[in-house]
Amino acid sequence: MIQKPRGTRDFLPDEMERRRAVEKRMRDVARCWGYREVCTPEFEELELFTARSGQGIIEEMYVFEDKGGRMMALRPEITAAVQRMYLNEARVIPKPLRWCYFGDCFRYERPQKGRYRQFWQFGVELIGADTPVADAEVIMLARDLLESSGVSFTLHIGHLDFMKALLSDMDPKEQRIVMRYLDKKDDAGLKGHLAVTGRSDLYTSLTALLECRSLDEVTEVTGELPDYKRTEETLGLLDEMEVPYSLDPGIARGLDYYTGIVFEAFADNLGAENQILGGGAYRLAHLFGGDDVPSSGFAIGFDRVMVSLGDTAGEAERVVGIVYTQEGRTHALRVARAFREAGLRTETDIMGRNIGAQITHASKSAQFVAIIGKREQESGTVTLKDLISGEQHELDLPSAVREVVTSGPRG
RNA sequence: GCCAGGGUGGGGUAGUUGGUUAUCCUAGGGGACUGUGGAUCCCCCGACCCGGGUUCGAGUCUCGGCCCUGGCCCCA
Repeated sequence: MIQKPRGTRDFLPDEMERRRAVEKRMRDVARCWGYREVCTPEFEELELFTARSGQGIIEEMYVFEDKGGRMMALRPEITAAVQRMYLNEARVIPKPLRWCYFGDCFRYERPQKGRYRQFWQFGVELIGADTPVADAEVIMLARDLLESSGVSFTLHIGHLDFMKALLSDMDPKEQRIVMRYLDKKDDAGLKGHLAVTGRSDLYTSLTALLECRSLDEVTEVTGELPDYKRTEETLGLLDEMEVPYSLDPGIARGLDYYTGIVFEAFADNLGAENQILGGGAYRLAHLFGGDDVPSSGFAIGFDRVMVSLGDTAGEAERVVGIVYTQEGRTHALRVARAFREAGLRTETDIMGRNIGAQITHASKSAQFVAIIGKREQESGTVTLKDLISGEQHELDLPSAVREVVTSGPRG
């Protein structure tokens, strides 16, 4: 039998409904912040992602040649595509642009809990704003989005300047290597690397930096920071708005296009794959041949959020089963239509079963059955049976619909 | 790519030192049953992940692969 590809998943209706419910809450939050949804292709020219996505992501991309000989890639993330879209379509729209997206991405990785080869990201991009309030807005939105989903998380905020201030006399490539060690909190690796490259003098200050939990502590280690006032203002705004976060100078981020403030969120109840959000301020457009535009944004690992939430059932949907005899069929179909027009999920028998078997079947998913036979057809009524209490009575159609609608969702 | 632990009907399981037709529950289908059968009774469907090896005989032992779970790595 053919199996699904490794690292992919099938979603049955129950799970799909849970996912859609969380997705909807996130969309609503983004909308309330003024972030409107966009959509970009699932595959792009390979070059879009090789420009600056970071070596790790390039190695795990799904790459293919199309029939015209073009090198293409399934998108491993969406930010680069949104920036391309901005340059192609939206340069003249008044800034700032507030966009959000929800889509699947592909990375060829070893699957494990919370890590799949096809996975979904909910993300936002704020394009064309370069202010402390913009940085704060994106982080506040990140907080609201995660809270709306119901996950329990902690938010860490850093700034690439913290590390760069100490590494300013290194070339950028070397900086990245050292920052990677710091990001991983690989103390032994860091020490070894600094020794090999003859920069052991930096070890004390770098490890001290990782211990810092406030901006003042950071500047004691790094000295003057170019963005100090701005960072202070951003963090001040977050404090005033009571956003819970911890300052973490050790954040370097895996993608190479970040330029300023960076942040990550971790689910409290996940194991190795517990990062559920990552983002920051970045500049990417110049790499694609456009005018540069300051931007910031983040992506939420939607599947990890769902893993973190677990199997907690959403609200049970109200379902009505229409149960009928042959003599009542026409009336039954009209009754079904009335329930559907009221927005209720309504299922009728299509198996030619008798009344009892129909009730048996309906009871597996429905809370109510409307029983329609010769008698109801002739009188134009509905016998409504509450499958939970077992009570039933005969009503006119509008009353029956009203009774189900006002019953509220239940088990 | 590396390490560890796993894989028995759709789901959950039993399977002794290798030994009949692989256990049980549940789900699914059919029938009895034509206005309450959410029931009951009967019947059916359906599995040892794949491929080598050892053996008279493999679900069981062994090797390789695939897949799952967790960890490394990387990242969302």
